Amino acid sequence: MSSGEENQGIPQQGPGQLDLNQFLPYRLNRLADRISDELERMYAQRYDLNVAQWRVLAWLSHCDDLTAKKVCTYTNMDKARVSRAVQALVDRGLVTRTPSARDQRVHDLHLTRDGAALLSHLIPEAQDWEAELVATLSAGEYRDLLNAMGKLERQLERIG
Amino acid sequence: MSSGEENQGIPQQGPGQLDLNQFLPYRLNRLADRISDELERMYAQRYDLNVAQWRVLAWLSHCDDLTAKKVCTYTNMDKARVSRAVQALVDRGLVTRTPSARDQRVHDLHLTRDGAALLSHLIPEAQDWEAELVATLSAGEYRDLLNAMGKLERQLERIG
DNA sequence: TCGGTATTGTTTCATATGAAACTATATGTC
DNA sequence: GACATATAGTTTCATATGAAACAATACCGA
Repeated sequence: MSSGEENQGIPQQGPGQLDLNQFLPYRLNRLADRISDELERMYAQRYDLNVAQWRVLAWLSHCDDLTAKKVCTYTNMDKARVSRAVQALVDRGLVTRTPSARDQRVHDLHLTRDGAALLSHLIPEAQDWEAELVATLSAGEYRDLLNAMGKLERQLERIG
Repeated sequence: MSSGEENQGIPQQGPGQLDLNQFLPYRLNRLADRISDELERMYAQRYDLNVAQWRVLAWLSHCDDLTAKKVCTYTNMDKARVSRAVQALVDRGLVTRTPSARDQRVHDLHLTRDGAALLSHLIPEAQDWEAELVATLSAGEYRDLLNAMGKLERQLERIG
């Protein structure tokens, strides 16, 4: 049931109807979901990480001064979800969480040595996989794609 | 906390680290999620539909010969999720589900008059919203975007 | 025709999620 | 300082989800 087969039922566009394949939100979601599924399998199988945990680690990899709140802002994830992800990472010894000296409500997050070691394996794998994914795009197409996505994000903030 | 503010903590890229903002899976997911959140709010507030239900209706709007299996294939949704979405739509009188004459395992799905009426409101709204979203893209940029996404989907099938 | 296998769709069950309640700390006003 | 309000993060609870078990039907080969 791979692409190309079994398309007898796929219709043409008609008036007053919605061709989902031309509808950007649908297309974007389907693509993002499929990519996410693939990566999730990689994180889960090899490193026993879910998406939320991976995102926290990835932000920690290049942001040494992080709090749960910042993760929420950057990743658009719910604070409960972030709280649980951080808890799991702390339990596994990949991350430390210490109350901030300035504000006791805030907890500073840092990678442990183990966390950094894990990332030193995972990040290149993720980058290799991404490189394979975008291998069919030219450098210009890739740049234009990120560019168009940036425009859409900014437009979202405007009309949201 | 709109864009531009509060970026003190957002770091620059360093060696051996992952800049999520340049990492396509992350960017794609974030964009798709935000778009999805907006549309979901629209479906939910005005029509009391969740995403799965909306997708079933949208496919029904231009595909008069549909089954749960086909919806699964087209939308990449789990069959349990589709089953529940269809059940909810049938309960609301928006969709009929009748066993196929040829194969009793299969159930043919069709829009009711009410379902078609609902879509005749919802689809233009969704299209208007999309038009506003992509208003900052030129026609060429929009075409290139869909094109690049198509390439990525085909590449995914190859490397998945 | 019968027995084995495949397929469609539903249901069960365990888990992940977000909304809201809650705790603890900070800030601002009088 | 005391009270009201705001914020960071956790926990509780209700719901959505997917994996797997299941039921019903179809197909296929002897």
